[in-house]
Amino acid sequence: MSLDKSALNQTKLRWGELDEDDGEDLDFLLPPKQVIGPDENGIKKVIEYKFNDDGDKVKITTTTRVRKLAKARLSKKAVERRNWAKFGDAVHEDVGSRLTMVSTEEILLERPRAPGTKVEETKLPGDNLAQLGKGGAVLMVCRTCGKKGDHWTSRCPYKDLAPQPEGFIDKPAAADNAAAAAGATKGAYVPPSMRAGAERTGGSDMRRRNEENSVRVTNLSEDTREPDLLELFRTFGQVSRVYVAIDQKTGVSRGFGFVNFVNKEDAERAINKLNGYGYDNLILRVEWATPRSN
DNA sequence: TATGAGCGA
Repeated sequence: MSLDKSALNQTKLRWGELDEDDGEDLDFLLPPKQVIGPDENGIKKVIEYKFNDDGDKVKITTTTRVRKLAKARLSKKAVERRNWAKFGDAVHEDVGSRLTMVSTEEILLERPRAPGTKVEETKLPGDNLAQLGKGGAVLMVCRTCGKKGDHWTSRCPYKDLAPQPEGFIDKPAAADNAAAAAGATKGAYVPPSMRAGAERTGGSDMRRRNEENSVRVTNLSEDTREPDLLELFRTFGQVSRVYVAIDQKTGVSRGFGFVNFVNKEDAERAINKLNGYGYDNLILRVEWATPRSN
């Protein structure tokens, strides 16, 4: 929009209607802007001069109160989230004590070494250490449950019930209380089954919960990896292991894998929900796995 | 196409 300047000058100048960029900016005629404060009370004054709509020079004093400290400003939603009930390991935390926590959940992604790589085996002459184990099944003592000659520690059916690392930062205080109540000396080991909240089952009939509840997933796309499977299955319950079969030569997925659940019911729900589920343009097949032979 | 690697006291 362009104004007829001569007409404008005949009446009063209407500065406010002038375009900023047409070179008619007369602000340089005005005294500079002044800022006073903020003082110790957080009061800040800004004095500036402007032309008003009628072309008169006016002084504008703005008084504001500023925050003394730049305190984090929470959005309404963030405030709302702070009121949510804590869940998981965080239920033992005081309200508002910590906003985030590291998950203590441990999930095994089976990838001992990159597919296609070989272990360098350097055998020293006269090294007969391997022979020592021959015919000596007694050497095979599970470090978790103590059973001899049945399985190695890593295959222990009670592996999931193994002690948590001592002094763990997120260990609920309840465990310590239970130890004290049981008359144990301070710092003494409390078996998981004896800790507060552990379900009491008949001693000999502990619930097996490791290699069981194995679910086979077939018709996976080539680029589905273990983390993808974990993401897909963890919504049904605690997953203890995820495995995707990889061709050792080519390194590509063989299109099937396994997911182990801690709880059988969760595995069952996953099978019901995910069998026939479309994933990466393929229809998944999800069913119970037959135990691996070994 | 189709039921898993690896390590030992």
